[in-house]
Amino acid sequence: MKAKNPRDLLCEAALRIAGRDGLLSMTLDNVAKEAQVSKGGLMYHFPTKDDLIRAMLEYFGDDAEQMLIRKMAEDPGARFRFARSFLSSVFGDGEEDRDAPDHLKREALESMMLAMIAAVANNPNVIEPLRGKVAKIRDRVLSDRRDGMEQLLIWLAVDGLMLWQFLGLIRRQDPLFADIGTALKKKTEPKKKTKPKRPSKGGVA
Amino acid sequence: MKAKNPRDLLCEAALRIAGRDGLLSMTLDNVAKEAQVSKGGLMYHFPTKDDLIRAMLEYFGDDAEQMLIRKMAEDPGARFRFARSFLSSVFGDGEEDRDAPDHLKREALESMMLAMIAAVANNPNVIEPLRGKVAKIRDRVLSDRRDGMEQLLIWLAVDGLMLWQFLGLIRRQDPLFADIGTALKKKTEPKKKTKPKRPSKGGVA
DNA sequence: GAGAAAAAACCGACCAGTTGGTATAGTAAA
DNA sequence: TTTACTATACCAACTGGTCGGTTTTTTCTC
Repeated sequence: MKAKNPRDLLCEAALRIAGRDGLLSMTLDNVAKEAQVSKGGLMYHFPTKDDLIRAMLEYFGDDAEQMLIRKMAEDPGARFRFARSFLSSVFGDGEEDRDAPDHLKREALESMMLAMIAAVANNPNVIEPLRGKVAKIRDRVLSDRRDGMEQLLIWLAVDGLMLWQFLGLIRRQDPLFADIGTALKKKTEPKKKTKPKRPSKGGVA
Repeated sequence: MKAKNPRDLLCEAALRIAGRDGLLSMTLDNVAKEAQVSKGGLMYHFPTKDDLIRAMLEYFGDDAEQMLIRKMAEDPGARFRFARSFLSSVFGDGEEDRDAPDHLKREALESMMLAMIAAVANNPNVIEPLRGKVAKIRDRVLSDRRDGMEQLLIWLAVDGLMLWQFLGLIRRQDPLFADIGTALKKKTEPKKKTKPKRPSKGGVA
């Protein structure tokens, strides 16, 4: 359903190793082994390690981007749309896809972050193309005079959370993880004093 | 002025390499060379690479911790003291040490972050001791019922910024870097308007 | 459709250089 | 004598990468 062609499989294997065994274990031999492919097979698809990493960046980057684009398209709100969509793609929607498996995978951003760290660790130059891309999104977010900076701060906080996760300072299943998501989401809600926590109260539905 | 004993010199050399040449270049040979020490000398102080990394974590961790403690002691305020001190140690105090060199080094947190990333990259287990330490600080911050979560979010945003810096998505000298600092600091100020432009809009919260 | 040819996909032994780490002989000072 | 190194040689394991060969799939021909 998600990935079948060997390139994607290789990218996923590489990321799995990086996350599980540490970035230094993300060697060509290990990646090939993890993907159950011979080293020659790997090298056929990616002549150099940089090529592998570039492919990872693209693969997981597109994943995260697609996710964000979809969320933004779904969002009917006007203000804080970026931040809300961003948060929704990381923490889920709280109700709807609480049990939905992961064709909408919440780890998309997490994966891309790890891919980027792995990339920089191997070769700082390889993310160059991504830099411009991120800068563009960032500028568009900031172009919103009202909430631009506030949304950027939310973005940064999430990225900080991703860093914590990478460092093992927090795990997705920790209650705090969800609490942080809730707190951030609250910032994207229309300015109200009342907390619309539980709508299941009145007869209105 | 700051460090004289060879262990500290070695730690600094290792970090310098990690930052300048990438994590993969942080090899024992390179570190020894950078510190102008023979490899034997390095191995005398740190029998294994993990020992080196543990020392780095301790060295830069203590650095950042000291910095934070001092800032907090200096801060007369009551609310948001942690976040304010934290921000001040990263972005400076805006006026005072704008030209002060760096015996108060603003890169302290940055350095520790890099050390932690390097540590995890080499061996995910090596940060274990730090985990507890961070958790303790985090819990103390969160124990503040009023502003705990808000301060944690500020912390996370700064860490996100550090990650961006590591990834080359932003540089310290970029105007945006300072802007983010300013925006975050504003959140730690005593209750005023979030937006100084619109004077009134009803209740505040 | 059968079968040959060609191209694409893949294997795994091999290579030169590097890695973390060891060993050892010597030196300078406290 | 102990501590704190320098300098160098060395090691097995591993690194990214090459290469000749094999299998599988597609394409072409009849």
